[in-house]
Amino acid sequence: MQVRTRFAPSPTGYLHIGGVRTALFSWAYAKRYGGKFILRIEDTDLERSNAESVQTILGGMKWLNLDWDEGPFYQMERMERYKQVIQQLLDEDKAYKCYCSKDRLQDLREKQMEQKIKPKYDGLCRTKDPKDPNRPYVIRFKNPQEGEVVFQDAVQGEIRIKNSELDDLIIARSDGTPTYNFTVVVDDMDMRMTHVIRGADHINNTPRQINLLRALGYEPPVYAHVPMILDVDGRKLSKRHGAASVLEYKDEGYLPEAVINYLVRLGWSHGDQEIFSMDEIVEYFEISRVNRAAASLNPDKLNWLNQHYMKTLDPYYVAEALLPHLEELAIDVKNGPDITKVIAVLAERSHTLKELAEKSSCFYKDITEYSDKAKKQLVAKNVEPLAAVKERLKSLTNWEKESIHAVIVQVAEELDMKLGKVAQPIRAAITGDVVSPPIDITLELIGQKRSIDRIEQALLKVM
RNA sequence: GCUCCCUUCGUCUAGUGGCCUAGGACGCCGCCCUCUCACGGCGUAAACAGGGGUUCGAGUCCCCUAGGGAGCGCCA
Repeated sequence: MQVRTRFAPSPTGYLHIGGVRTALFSWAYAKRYGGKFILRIEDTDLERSNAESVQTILGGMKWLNLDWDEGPFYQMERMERYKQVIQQLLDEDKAYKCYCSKDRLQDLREKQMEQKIKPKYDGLCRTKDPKDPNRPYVIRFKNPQEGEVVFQDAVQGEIRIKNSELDDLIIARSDGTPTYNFTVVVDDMDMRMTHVIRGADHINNTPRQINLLRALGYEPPVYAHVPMILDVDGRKLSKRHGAASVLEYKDEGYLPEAVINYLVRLGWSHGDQEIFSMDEIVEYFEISRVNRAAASLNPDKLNWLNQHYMKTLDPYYVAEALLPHLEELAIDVKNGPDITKVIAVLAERSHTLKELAEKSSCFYKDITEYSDKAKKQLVAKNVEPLAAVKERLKSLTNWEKESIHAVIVQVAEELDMKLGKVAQPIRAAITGDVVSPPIDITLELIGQKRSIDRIEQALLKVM
């Protein structure tokens, strides 16, 4: 039987990092076994669902290259089908109309809480005929009252819950629209899901979904509940502590490869391997190797991975991802060296594309101000080396880092200065700061005329 | 409150009864490299939540306690 997994977000906000990891695991599992990965939008909550969220979700998935084989299916388009199944359950006496008011339900809940018992619907309408059939009603599923539901969770192991813990859940609201636990069951059945991989927050829903599925004559799929992701402080993920929309990671300058690699190692491992390409994820992913415990986010590790990918991925590809960040800073790469050469020297000095873009500024834009540390280099005692280097650079006929390096070494020797003492003032002059890639490479990339102009500009400033 | 789930270095994890003197990675600290910053290399510190069992032997199995999380909606 072909493996079929799905990702079923509700479009009520951004696509958050926990959802992405769930999607990644589902995707990887399907690919691993040559199956299909289905995208389904659970938009039955009219109040909170919106089209913008749908776009955010699709955009996030595409950015991460989590391609789906079928869908996106929208639950709102399947209303007729849900109504049909609800009628079927009603006809088979597996569901019933419940006329209890929200007030009564509320009172019931409060009383049960007071008695320190788990709040549940008491089943009043399950047996009683309605006094007034014209009143609004919801439809409830007749959950079995005896026995227990046992299932083998692919990551959590055996889970068993007594039916006495469950109540008759509402499958249709008083306006006739179906509810989540019901639509999920119908969809997973109709879409022939073989593996339901989802967040651990759904564990408690699973037994009632299994009961529903069986009432419809289907055997449940394999369930795999992946642990939650916690924020840096080990607390529940919230909008406050970063980690909101995945697209925010894009905006912050993270490559999709890094985000995917980071996420796949959160709760899953393959021996001691840390770096995984998409292909390797597909090759090695095993749901049975997913951890049971929740994991906290570690931004340092994400940064490390991002740097790794900026360093190792094709520079032309990195350049493309870098472009928006350069534009953000009004940096035009036509005003300077080949951007891939700049990436080659700055990737290992940056954690994000945003940072890389900021550092590349001196290769494309004029120096308009100097950092405090740079100013300390641009002082009277450094006029001599600065001027000496400038003169020699002027007469250089081959502008390459080797010859540039030779010039600086020569000046240092002649002035009996350490190399660093000569390099730092130059660095300050040509970059406006005291930190940059090696001075010879930096000069080469900035270019002969521009470098000389900048040294002159700096000299004028000193004198 | 009730039900369910979880618990190895700061963090992500390896570990499936003897291979564990508990391994790797990020981070931290130190050393080397070095014109700055990095990268890279080498190295140090750093964990089995606690208590009972089972067993010749427990990080690994069972129980209890503690701590954490989730669910208990006419939300998904």
